Amino acid sequence: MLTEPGREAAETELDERKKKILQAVIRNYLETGEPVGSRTISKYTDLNLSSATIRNEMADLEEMGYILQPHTSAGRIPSDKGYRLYVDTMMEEKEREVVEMKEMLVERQDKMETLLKQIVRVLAQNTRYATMISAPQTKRNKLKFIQLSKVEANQILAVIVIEGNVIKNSILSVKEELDDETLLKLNILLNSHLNGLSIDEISLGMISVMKQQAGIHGDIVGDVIDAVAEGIRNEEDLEIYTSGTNNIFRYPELADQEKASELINTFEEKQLLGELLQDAGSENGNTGIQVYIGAESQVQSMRDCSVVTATYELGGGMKGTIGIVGPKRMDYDRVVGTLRTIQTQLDELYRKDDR
Amino acid sequence: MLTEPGREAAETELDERKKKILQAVIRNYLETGEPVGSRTISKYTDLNLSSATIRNEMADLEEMGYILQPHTSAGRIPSDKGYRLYVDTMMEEKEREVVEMKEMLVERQDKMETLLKQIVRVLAQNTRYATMISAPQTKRNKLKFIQLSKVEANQILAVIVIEGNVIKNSILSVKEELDDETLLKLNILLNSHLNGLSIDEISLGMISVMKQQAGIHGDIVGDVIDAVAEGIRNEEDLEIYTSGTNNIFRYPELADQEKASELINTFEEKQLLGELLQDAGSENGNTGIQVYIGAESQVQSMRDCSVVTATYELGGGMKGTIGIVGPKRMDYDRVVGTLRTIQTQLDELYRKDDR
DNA sequence: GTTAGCACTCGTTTAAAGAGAGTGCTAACA
DNA sequence: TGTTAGCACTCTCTTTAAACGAGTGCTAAC
Repeated sequence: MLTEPGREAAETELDERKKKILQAVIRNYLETGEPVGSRTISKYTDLNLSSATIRNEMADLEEMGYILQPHTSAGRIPSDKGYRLYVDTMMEEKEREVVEMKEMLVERQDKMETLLKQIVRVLAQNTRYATMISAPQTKRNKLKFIQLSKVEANQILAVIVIEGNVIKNSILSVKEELDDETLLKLNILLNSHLNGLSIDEISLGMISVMKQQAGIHGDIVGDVIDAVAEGIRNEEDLEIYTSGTNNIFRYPELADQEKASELINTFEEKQLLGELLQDAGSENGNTGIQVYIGAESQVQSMRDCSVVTATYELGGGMKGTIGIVGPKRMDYDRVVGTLRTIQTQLDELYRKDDR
Repeated sequence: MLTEPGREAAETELDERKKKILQAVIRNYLETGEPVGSRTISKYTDLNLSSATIRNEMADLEEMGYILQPHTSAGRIPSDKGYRLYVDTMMEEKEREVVEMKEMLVERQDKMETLLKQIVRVLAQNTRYATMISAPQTKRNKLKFIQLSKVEANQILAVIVIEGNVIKNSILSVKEELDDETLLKLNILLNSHLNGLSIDEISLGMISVMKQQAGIHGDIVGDVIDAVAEGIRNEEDLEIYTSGTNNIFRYPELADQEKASELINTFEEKQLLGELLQDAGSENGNTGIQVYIGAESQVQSMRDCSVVTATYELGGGMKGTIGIVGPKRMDYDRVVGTLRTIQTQLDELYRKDDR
């Protein structure tokens, strides 16, 4: 193939007309999922150009890597690079209503868990993609408060309250029955030493001092500290909720057995989702919304998917991430708009009711 | 078609040879998933009969409804009735090792949740079917113990312990700060009135008496009671964990898009699984193991599946149900054996460590 | 009662033909 | 010089037909 010097295809910038054509190709492909041909574009746009002209332009766009042909003599589909340009510069966020969402969020939510489950659920129904959400987390979990109480003759209930009012319970067995006074003393001992500390700040030395002070009840102190450590650690590993996994069957390009099986496994295992969401949470652009196209997300099973994530904040540094997984030809405009709406609503929810 | 009087096909009981042939058909079909022909059976069994004879017998079995032909001139596959007979009278439980299971269960399990998640997981890996488990439940949840403590100036932590040492937490906001003495009084008031009662036994009259006694803090009493009610109610609706959903793709008869999508949805929603497991728990034969073939399970999306359930007991009337979902040609012998093993192991686990 | 043999059925595989959508290129045009 | 009409060509998808093969039911012989 000859390459003339200075020909258009070698330019790095796209001129206005090419942009319009690329946009038309992408828009059309998002809708139909079929490769789009020159004739379609010729009618679809307001450029008033014949299909032949469009063909020339499309050949250029292909050479530049923005679109590609599944096979000779088929229409064009966007490449990852094309999607990327679209998402970065051409997308027009559609303000989404998410009517149901508003209603649902208004309902009294005592449990964070229920709230999160509702969010992913409504989101999946609304967008018709697979959705996931990670529970909000503080960066450093500090112990706020410990309370021991007697449940039965030889059983002690340890309630552990962590920064952000996260509560963990643990039941400890003790050999000899403790009277109320001893329990009170232990409570004071534990709280005076441990409150306000993170897991890294509790030193072995500190523990042995406490055990000494507790005398014959030293082993209980040990058990409680174990429980604290476990409670905090559990809180530190991500809790993730998913919904609408079976939406992937709506999109033929994801629905074949092998891909579907892998994807569903990823959603069930949640392990990889956690990493994905966590990465997204830390990359976190200025708006808190990130788009990963194809291989950009690092998750093998999602190489044919796009993932849109949004970090949300619930005040006090409590941050979580929402993710939407769909085909590459996902309706980015709508998804980003919807996520933005939810960000705002969660923000309002927190302000109104900062329990 | 002529029907001669007294011909074999009209008999209600299967003679020994027919039984053997039916069993061979089923066994073979369980393995291969392909319709099985007369020639295969002729070689497979020790009957030393020619394919022609087998053909005659198979025609009889078909007329009696134990097997059927997907189409003329194909081999035979078992009908639901055939499976049923097999499960009821011909199955030979295979004692299964479940080696991994034993190791995993030995690990220290503080949280019921973790234990259950591990069980379904190992079970799914072992059987290569989709699995589910419902958390153990007591029939009547009684309140054992309430503890209020101050977390912050205007926040009270209510810890609610239910029979079976299930613990619920709730954070309540209060308008005015409470001193330690008031808190102690409230604790005594609540515990003396409510301990040992189930949700139905807490009457409106009782509540108003308590509110009166609490004086200006009556509204806190109300809040606590709400929290108690919610805690118990939450405990009463089934928690269900699933694993290995994507195993359904291993079986072509379940893997087509429509069926797979429905099944996956059922597993994600968990609603229907709950009903299924609950029904199974109450039907509960003498061994605690139930087999539902095809439409027997009432769940629409599982009409092409079989479900094997096992109830397990963790002492103190704490009962839960495990379920395994696979194709109708599931390896019943192995599945039932595996479930039996797990029943036993859970039983031992409880005896050893009745925390 | 059992079995060999054979015609017949029906799903599956393979091959070929045809249709259709879309392209690239050439030549003409404004 | 950019745009456009026209046309041959390519490649997938669908349709049609033919060949294949596993398995049956039936008949007649043992």
